[in-house]
Amino acid sequence: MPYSYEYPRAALTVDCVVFGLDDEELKIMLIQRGQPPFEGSWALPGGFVHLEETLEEAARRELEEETGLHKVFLEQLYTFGAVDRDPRERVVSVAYYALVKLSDHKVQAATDARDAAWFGVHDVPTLAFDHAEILQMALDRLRGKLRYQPIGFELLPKKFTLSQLQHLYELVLERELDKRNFRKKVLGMDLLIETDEVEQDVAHRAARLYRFDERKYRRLAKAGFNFEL
Amino acid sequence: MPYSYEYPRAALTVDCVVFGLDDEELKIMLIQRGQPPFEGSWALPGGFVHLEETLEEAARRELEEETGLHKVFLEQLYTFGAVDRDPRERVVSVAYYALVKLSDHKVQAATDARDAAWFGVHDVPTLAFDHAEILQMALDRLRGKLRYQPIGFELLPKKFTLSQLQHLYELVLERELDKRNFRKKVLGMDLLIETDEVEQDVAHRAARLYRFDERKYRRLAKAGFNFEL
DNA sequence: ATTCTTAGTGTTGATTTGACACTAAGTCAA
DNA sequence: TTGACTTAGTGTCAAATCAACACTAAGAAT
Repeated sequence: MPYSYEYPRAALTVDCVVFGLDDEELKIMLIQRGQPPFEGSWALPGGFVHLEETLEEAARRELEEETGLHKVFLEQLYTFGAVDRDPRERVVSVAYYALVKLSDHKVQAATDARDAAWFGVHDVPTLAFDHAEILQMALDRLRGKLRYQPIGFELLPKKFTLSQLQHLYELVLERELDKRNFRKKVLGMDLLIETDEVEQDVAHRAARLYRFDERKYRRLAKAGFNFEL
Repeated sequence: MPYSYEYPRAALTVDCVVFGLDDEELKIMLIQRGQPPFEGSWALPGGFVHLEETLEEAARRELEEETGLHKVFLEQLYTFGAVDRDPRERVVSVAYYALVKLSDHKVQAATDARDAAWFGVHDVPTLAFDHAEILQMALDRLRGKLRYQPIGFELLPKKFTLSQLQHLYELVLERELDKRNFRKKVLGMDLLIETDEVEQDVAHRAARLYRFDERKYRRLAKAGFNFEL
């Protein structure tokens, strides 16, 4: 036991709530634990923070290691420090939430990990530790954030239709939105670039594809703009 | 060195940004460091997390020990984990922000601590560690939160005038508000109880005193209400 | 050619917002 | 005791925003 300190120290971990958007549902990625405690239970991907990496770096590393995901949208959520949240010893966990374009990553999640899987947010099994609480908070945060920041694009492919975008908002916010009002508002923000492409292989009129103008968004966000939907 | 671990561990601390409302300014409490590193510098109150206390308990304990403040509004802000934020070793700090009724606590801060003092948020000295960054984030958060949650009452005495409340909003949001519109909106939320008292010892017409209806707020907040100002 | 499905598009009434100025009450000083 | 001073307290209107609402257009499938 080579690392000694004058006072006892909590272990420090990161946990990630990874959201992805299926055609039909908002999903989160879970991994099945291979060791005790909670062996066999599903849990959020995560692990110990190394001394030479920041918290966010730790979260990204664990995400890559355990789920193959990388270059995703990632933001700190909350830090969980209940004394007994881990039965072994004191563990404080900094939780992050991630938004991934499922369309890009579908393959990996399927091949990579026999112990990683996507679950619909309304169909999540019992989770290890206090991960249910973390998940709940992540959902609340995602909903809150979506209302006033154009964060939803992170869940869609680079090019998407307005209907997809609306569908995403409806899934996350759990209420129906009026198509015309939604389009009016979202186009009015002036952050979408109309491409000259339309969706392919659909059995009906094909919708126009749009891109999110991330540069413009960054500029305006820095200037303290508001993007309430 | 009695505490040994298989892998190296970061030290875990809490830091608190304590806001108080002077008649003229929004203030924060700082303490002057007595030891290196940054000896003599001003810093946010804070300290190490003990193993048998939650993060919030640690924050409250440190607050009480270092500044004499207790039973204040306290909420987690963000966790700071840059690798070099402390020159000695890896230290991860969970930051909280607190809102205190300066009117209640003025005495204590004056007597208690020769090394604790209030500074106007626009007149803060150079801070130790990354505390300037923490402060900035706390300010942003306070501003953001004030817009859609009736959190400002935590900075005022139990009974206050509408002008005081407006003044507080103006100080925090850093813009002037229209008196009539402000009163309309704030009374319209229906969270203020008109008392039968008026302010005392003022050299002009005395204003009515109001109380914040915390019970009602809690009920409505739980029901998912919105209190955008 | 007909049917089916989703894309795409404007108007209107209701509500909310923001700008704006005067009277009321009380203290103070001459 | 009166007049001056200071802050409390109050309503209207025009502009902007929001929410409700239904039809035509395009393309695929039969």
